[in-house]
Amino acid sequence: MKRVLKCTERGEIMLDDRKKRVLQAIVEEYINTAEPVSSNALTKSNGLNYSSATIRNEMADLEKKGYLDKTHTSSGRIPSEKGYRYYVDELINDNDISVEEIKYISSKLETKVNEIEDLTKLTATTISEITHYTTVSIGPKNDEQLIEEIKFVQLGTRMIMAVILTDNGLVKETIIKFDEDITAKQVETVNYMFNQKLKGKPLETIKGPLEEYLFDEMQYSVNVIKPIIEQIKKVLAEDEKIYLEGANKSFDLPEFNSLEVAKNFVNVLDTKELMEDMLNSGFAQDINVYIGQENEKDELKDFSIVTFKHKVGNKDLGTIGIIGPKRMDYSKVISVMKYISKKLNDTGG
Amino acid sequence: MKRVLKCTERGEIMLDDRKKRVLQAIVEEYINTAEPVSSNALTKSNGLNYSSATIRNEMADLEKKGYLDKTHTSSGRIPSEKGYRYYVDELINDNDISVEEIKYISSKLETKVNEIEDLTKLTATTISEITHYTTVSIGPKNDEQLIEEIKFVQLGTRMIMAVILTDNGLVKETIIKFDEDITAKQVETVNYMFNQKLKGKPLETIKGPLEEYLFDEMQYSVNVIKPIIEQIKKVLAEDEKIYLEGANKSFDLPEFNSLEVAKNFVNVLDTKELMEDMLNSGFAQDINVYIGQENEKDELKDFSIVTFKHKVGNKDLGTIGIIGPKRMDYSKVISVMKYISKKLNDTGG
DNA sequence: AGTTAGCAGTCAAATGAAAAGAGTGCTAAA
DNA sequence: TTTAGCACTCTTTTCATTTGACTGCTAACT
Repeated sequence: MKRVLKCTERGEIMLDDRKKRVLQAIVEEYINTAEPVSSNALTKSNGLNYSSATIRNEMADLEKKGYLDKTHTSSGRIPSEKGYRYYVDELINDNDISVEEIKYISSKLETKVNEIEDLTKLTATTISEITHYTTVSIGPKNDEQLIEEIKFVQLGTRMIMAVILTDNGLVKETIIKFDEDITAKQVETVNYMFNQKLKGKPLETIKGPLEEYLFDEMQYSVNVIKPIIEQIKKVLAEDEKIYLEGANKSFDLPEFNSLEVAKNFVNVLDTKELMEDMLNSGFAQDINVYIGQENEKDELKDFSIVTFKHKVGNKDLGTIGIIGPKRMDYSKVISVMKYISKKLNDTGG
Repeated sequence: MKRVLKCTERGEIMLDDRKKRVLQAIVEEYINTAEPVSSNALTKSNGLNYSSATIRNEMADLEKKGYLDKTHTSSGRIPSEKGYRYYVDELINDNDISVEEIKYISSKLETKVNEIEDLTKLTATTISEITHYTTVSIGPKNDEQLIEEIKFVQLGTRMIMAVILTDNGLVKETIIKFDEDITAKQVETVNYMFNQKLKGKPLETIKGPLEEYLFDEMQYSVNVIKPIIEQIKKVLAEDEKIYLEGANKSFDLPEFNSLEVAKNFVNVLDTKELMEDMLNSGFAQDINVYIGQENEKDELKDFSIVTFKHKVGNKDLGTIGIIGPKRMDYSKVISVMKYISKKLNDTGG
């Protein structure tokens, strides 16, 4: 994944204070209205007590420096991607969250859930409800987890269920069907065998050549072991389930009046591969922001994505991504994520 | 759900043979091109060797009878909903399936799956791939099923997993967490107890007042039984998962160039309630067609929906729905569904 | 030096008139 | 019963014009 550098890391010339205020005002105004911002519109706003001509000069400067764009010669300004990046890195208010929102988040997070994935889903739903953006979420990456226990349960005469429990509480189960009857004795042997060999090992061990671990037993009862290994491998290799929340919300945004954008959006959400890439990017921080062309995939060039590694302590509980227009309310999104992250770690999940 | 009557059941005046051919040609041409069909366009087509003027007269008649519409005074004709209905009931070719398609379906259905829901999902995917429409699918309704076995498996010290197996092979599992340690003895007791009381009962028994069945034991160890009952009830009461396939395919159709339609479509797919209604309608036949306003919900008035009760023998395996424009290729859709249905029942699933 | 008023210049979006094109309905003849 | 022919209707496209919102620049002001 492309490493996104902070402005300061890129050695940008610092903007003076008034320029910062102008840039911030333009970004925020544009986030609110989705219309190019004119010099006149800014004269009234937050503490910018200058005439439109002065603002115009500042805007011309900011444009020359690459922070602003024009849609045509005589239009107002819109933030460039560099402008958004500067805003996110330097000007953002990461405590942009109201008392009502805090209450709402608290009440949602009090819901009792029994499985990790449900917690991630619940968090994603909450974020979507508060920010009104579309969220996607995925469970924890299973490669890093350790196998705590494997249980085999006989169901009927020709079916067993394998349940794998990992150290961070993930439970994975799958069903294995056989062509002949299975005895309780066989299930017990299998149970013993797998736990003996695999307990404490990382989950990805199973993806590798298990024969090393189970060679002797393979010989012993190949027609029982083989289907089990195959099925477990298959389940672990399977794509993670991706949960989507609030896809329709995006369609109320003005940028989705462009059919091309709308189509692109549906396409992205419908392409698992893209979603996975999106969620698996950004290992550096817990919250990562990708603006427009900062996204690796061309299909995402019109969107901004904020990913949020959902963890309690050091336990990875999954990743949540927000996808929206570049004109996303970064302050709100990041504030909500930070608050939830803090909340989860305070209460211990 | 609204009962959709066949034309003949409604006592329609029969159309003479040439009118049928004209109507069929118009419907099929419109399904292909999405453009209003002119009298001229039909003169060349399948066996209609009449001048455009003759066709025009027939078209005027069909319009007067309500089978055709015009978009404006001097436009070609498009089928009305009544026209589509007549086509579906009387003119359809339900063997509109090529050798390649048969091969493709066969190869897909040979994939080994271990769970019912996976088979339904696989079938839905296959249908979507062949017809290029969006499909939604849902697992079997669980109320009618009988409990074959309930297993409780201890995971760690404070967690057990309950696995419910039903007579038609559905497996439902859920995790229960406790605030105190659980002993193997307790799990065994619970196992015995639940099976004793619930084996052979319909699954919906669990949704009712279980206390009747388990009263004595409730007293015996309320802090073990209660969370179990609560969690199992919760899982069974949960909405069924709905799987969506090929949402992006619809966006290539010309009717989705209208933002209103596109938005409506995303809205429908994003609203679980609507999807469930859609899939749970139509108990009369295995294949049900709802055209435009025949759909109960207003949101679906611009779409046609074909639902397909997926079963082997009498076992309900779930329902698959196709959602597309009213100008849907009904022949292809219904042919594919019929073929798959036959195939599944021949091979026994 | 920094700020502001004023005005010319630019471009998108809205408006409107005109022409082109596709199809129908009707009539009269075959 | 079928068909050729023509007038009529309505959409779509095109082009020119107007309107209005901004900016950039210059010159004056603090």
